[in-house]
Amino acid sequence: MAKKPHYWLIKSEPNAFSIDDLFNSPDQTESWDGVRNYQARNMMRDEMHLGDLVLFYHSSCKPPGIVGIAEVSRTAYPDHTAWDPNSPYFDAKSTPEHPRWFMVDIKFYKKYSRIISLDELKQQPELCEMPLVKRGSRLSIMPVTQQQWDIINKLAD
DNA sequence: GCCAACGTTGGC
DNA sequence: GCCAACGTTGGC
Repeated sequence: MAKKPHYWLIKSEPNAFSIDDLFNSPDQTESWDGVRNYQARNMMRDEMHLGDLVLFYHSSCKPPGIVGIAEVSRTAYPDHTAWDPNSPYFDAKSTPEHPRWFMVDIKFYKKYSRIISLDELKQQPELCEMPLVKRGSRLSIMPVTQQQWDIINKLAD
């Protein structure tokens, strides 16, 4: 059985929530709510451990890329925004008794001195297996291998 | 703003 | 349970 990943990558639109927003959050911590994709949910709920490190990726901006690192500070618990009719993430099929969606808390860990752009990531042959660099990949949460982690952090130095 | 990719929905 | 239609993501 393969070793469970302890590194991750999450996407966020900086217009909505950037790594600076995370830095400025109370206790530099924010709940990662609004995930409404089963594959992403399952990884978050079943495989994210306390202390796992997470690459913070800015999407839908110029340029898209990895801007820093966050840390999982609380493991999965029900995403209550699914129960709020006024929330954009409302889902009538999720109830407190049978929650369908989950979230974790992440805490600011570090911000890179520069953005590692998607373009630069694509130029690394060793990163070609990352879902991120593949055409049409829409996964908002994905595992990152130790090797990929090391390469990316070396680029950030 | 375009559109390819792909996940979800719903009729049958 | 198939699959066409639809909606969303996200780079360009």
